[in-house]
Amino acid sequence: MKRTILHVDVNSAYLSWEAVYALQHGARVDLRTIPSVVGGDEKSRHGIVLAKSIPAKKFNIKTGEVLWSARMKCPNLVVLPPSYSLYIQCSNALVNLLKEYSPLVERYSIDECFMDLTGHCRNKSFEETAWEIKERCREELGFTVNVGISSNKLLAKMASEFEKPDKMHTLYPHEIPKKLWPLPVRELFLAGPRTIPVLYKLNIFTIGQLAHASPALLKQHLKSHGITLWKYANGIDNSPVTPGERIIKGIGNSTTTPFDVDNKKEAFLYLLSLTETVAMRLRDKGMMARVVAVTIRDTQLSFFSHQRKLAVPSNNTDYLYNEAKRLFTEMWQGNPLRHFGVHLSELTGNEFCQTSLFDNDFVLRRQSLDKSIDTIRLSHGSGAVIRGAFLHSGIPPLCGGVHESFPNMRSLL
DNA sequence: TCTGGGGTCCTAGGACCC
DNA sequence: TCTGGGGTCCTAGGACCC
Repeated sequence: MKRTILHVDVNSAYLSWEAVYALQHGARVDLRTIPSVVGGDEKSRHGIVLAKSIPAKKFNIKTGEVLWSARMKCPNLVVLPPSYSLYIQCSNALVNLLKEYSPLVERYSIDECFMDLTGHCRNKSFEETAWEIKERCREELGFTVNVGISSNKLLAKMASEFEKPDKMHTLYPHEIPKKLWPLPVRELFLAGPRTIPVLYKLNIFTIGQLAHASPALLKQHLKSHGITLWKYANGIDNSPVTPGERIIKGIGNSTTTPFDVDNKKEAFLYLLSLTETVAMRLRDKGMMARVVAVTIRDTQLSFFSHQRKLAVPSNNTDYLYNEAKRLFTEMWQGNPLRHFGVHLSELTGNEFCQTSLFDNDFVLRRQSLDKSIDTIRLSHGSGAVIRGAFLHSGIPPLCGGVHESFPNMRSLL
């Protein structure tokens, strides 16, 4: 059946939301009209550009760029720290507005939604509805969006990338040769920095050239990814719009340390700090994890990871932390480190832990300790209970973590 | 001057089994 | 002085997204 899919993308999301908030609180200047960025804290080595205004873009400032480099390009650059709870509120407001038009709204990321409008346009054309959504975002919510319209998610998403900001674009299948094929191939969804040089070597520079390339040749050079890209270049995508909470596959927390870590004691504190957060999130979801992974990054920025499947799934902080310590010790060669991560996967429900299989004193006591700590942190703030080891260590007792309702993201359609 | 943090999926190679 | 081959599980690392 022919579908009508919209992709709604907030223009310069974090920056727009900061601008709206500032204006609502008495600011005279609209941050969107001056060179400005949202960026992390440079002193703690988190200093990269997370979002930029359109005037900042004119200075060739790029998302992901380090802040000192952005400042070189534009000495008067205004830099704001991120405020994620504000972004979540703005994101929710957008989702709620979209749900007035169709129940089939999928939050793809904090600032992007897909919606299936098929059969949900009362007395209006799809374009009129899309236009109305765009206008209402600007007028009622205060920030602008781009809306892409087509018959599948891929094409709708490509359409919303066309001219910005505050624009609506269609990219129906019959418009592919004219609107999609002339674009540089690097603008295609999933054509990333590793794939592009491979395509260039095959003399593929536009999406049209990719669309007309041999799928067998692409598969030979890019494996299954080559076939996916060929389909996308031809506008082929049947993925459904999936509303509601996503089934989570794994959760992890990681952090870049403000200083290089060269000893086991500090490394263990970071692992504990990260495990505290990630285990708390796991318990909050009522889940257990079967696999623990530790990742580290050294000062040369090389990544290393080590993981192990547990004999029995767990959500106990101490148990998971002990495994993380073992994994770290087995992996670490002694080189100075600047980044740590703890990741849990193969998640299952925690119904099992109630059964007699785990019904021994030791396990039960540890579980009830976790539960008490979670309860206190919930009612008195996350800093209400911290481990003594962190005192005077200079290391935060709870590292990383996402807001309760931070939307999960996907990397595929 | 120096590169975040949250995810998902894919692939290759080794271990192991029959 | 011979060592097949298919299947599954596990791990490390890579690629991509916002």
